Amino acid sequence: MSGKKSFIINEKMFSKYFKAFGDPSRLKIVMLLSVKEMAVGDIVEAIGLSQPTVSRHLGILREAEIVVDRRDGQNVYYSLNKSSVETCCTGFCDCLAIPIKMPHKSKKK
Amino acid sequence: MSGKKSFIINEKMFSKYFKAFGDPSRLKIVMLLSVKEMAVGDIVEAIGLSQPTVSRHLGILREAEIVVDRRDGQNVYYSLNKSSVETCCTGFCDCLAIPIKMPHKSKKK
DNA sequence: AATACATATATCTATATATGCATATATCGC
DNA sequence: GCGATATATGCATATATAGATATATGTATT
Repeated sequence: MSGKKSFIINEKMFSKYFKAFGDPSRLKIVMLLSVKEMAVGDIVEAIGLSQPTVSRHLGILREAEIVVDRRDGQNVYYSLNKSSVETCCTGFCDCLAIPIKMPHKSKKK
Repeated sequence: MSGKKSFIINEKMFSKYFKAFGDPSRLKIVMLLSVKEMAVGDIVEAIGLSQPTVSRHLGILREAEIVVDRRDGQNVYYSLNKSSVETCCTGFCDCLAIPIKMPHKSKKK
């Protein structure tokens, strides 16, 4: 309203989001899904955890709106909700008044 | 695959970082520190948790390099390591091949 | 060096979380 | 419908974490 912070996000909202990222197994899943959409079974195979555990992790990521799922026949395919992640990261930095530099535009560090 | 991801960051590194953010109390602290540097005592007063608890949270944030501390006399002042947070967010999005839109500068995707 | 003040660590407890096994649900092919 | 396959959920459990109180460490002042 006052112009500096374009929107208000409370700590609970961000912490839920970040908590979802704050687990190595879930991050692995996110990394996998950043490449391509995958069925649960494929994720299980790639991750090396039991199917129920992976399913739980996917549920947490889904609830945090980090991933989306769609069913196709017997399989449920998960994919990364990139715009959601982007909104979280930029929104968070914006909230903290941290200017974001474009990674690819300029080479200088 | 060469050239798409400019650098490799493992899940453990990010998860440590995000785990530090994944707690409402710590996020509150981060929000406070985004405004200005603060002594531990001031943070304790603002947060409403016990001093040892706040100290412990600060230790977690410090270890994750999210905040930095400096001692001045009896007080220890903490401040937000903004460049570190920025690096995490952009690095994470970059790692996931998520294009970051500048909130203010340019409208194009 | 003794005391006061600020911060950090030790220890404990309650709660949360990650995981696995067993089972339930959903979808397909027959 | 029945069996096979894929995914989700219930339950139990081990570990992690947040929090408090008590104590230790560090710093300034006298």
